Amino acid sequence: MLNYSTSEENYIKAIFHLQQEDGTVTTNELAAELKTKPASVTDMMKKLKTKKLVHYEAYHGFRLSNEGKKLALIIIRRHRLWEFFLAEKLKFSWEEVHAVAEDLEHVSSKKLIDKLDEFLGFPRFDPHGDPIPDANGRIETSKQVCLTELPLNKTAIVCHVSDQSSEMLEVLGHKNIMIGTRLEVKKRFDFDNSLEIKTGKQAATTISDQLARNIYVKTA
Amino acid sequence: MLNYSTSEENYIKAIFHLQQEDGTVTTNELAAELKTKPASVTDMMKKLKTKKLVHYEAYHGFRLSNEGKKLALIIIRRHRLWEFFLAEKLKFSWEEVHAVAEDLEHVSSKKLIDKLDEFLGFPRFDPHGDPIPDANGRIETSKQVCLTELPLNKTAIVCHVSDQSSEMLEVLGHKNIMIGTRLEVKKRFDFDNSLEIKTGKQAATTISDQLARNIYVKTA
DNA sequence: AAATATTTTTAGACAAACCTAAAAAGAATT
DNA sequence: AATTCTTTTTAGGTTTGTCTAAAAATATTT
Repeated sequence: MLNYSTSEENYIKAIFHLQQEDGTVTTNELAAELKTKPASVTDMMKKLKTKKLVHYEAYHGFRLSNEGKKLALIIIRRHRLWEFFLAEKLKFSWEEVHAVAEDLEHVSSKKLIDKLDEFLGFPRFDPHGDPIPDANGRIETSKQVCLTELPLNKTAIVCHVSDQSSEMLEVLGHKNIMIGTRLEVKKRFDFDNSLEIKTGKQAATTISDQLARNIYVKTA
Repeated sequence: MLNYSTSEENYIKAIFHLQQEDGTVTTNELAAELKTKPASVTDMMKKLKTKKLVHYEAYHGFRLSNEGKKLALIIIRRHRLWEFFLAEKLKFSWEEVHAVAEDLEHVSSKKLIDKLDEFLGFPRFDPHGDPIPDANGRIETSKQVCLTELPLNKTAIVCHVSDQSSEMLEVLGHKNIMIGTRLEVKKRFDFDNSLEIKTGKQAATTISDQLARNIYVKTA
């Protein structure tokens, strides 16, 4: 794997994110995303094409090649591992981690990132709930979200509880909810944001907003 | 404090190191240090002069201004804290830390570095024994060296023992050597690299090479 | 399908950081 | 003190990544 400039890496990352939704990405879209001008985007696309990181025909948009996708996943891996480090070890708040990780992600030592991963205990999600690609570039397809944000009737699996107090564990135990439990939100009551939950074949239970805020799930 | 480019930071750091010995630094010296050409150095010196980081008159060498020194200490702080992190937390070897820290040192968030410092327990020396400037830019004047490298008859203070085994502590206890002990090396025997040590008013003792390798001191 | 509007690309400039080759300044030698 | 040698600076050029303004291609509207 060759070495790429900070600028090239930022383009690759932005294309990756945009093409998740769009499939193919346009010059104006990318210019807006990167806060640069369309002319600059065209220049860069020509370069990334000669480096075989994107497929690109003039006037017809672009998308990442397989090489480009691999690179994008490496950069996203670096970014999310640093975010995890900042939040978990340095006690940065949730909102602060992104900006600093934007700089750290361009330090390109593979060994650094793999050792950092190990040091952190191979975390699977960053502090925003986004999945972290592994050393081979494999990434989980679903984002980890708070139970309060899970759409109705969408099956999901509990993967994290942020408050481990015995009081909390008591309620969870009573309701038969634990890491790995498969569940769906059947109803959301606007009055107090409480949720009606269905787990497996059991009868439905109601969960308070306060409890739901501490439960994180990923869609199956 | 403004923001400086990676290149500017590398020049500032190099001038700092060179002027430790020389007082004032010449164009050729700096070009050699940075593996660049003299003409490039002149270009950069003009720029750093307008930014008031160096004192510079054409044909008469240069040295850092107070602003420049402050910046140099910030960069050195970042570098050495990252080196410590890499060695201590990520288990990089001694020889590997420098190259990676060369990249990490240019990430300029002050908050990042101060939180990293705290996370690491405010270490005072990097893995090579060089002192780490504190958050205010204050730095110890002496380098930490292995007892095997201490010049004869130079008073030094024990500040670290790398092997904490009970066997090791037994010898040290018996010889009345502990953290903070003031000592001098009186003689070095070439045959087995053993050392004759004088501590305070006590009679001299002899220390094996094996023991000396685990004792680190700084000159008072 | 022709006219108009939008998007994208080209053409030409600029700043940062580097380079080579030539000129100028300073140091060393006779 | 004049000459030679070395160091440093200037002058002009390159690459990377950006920009503006104009031209070309595509899309949309009538």
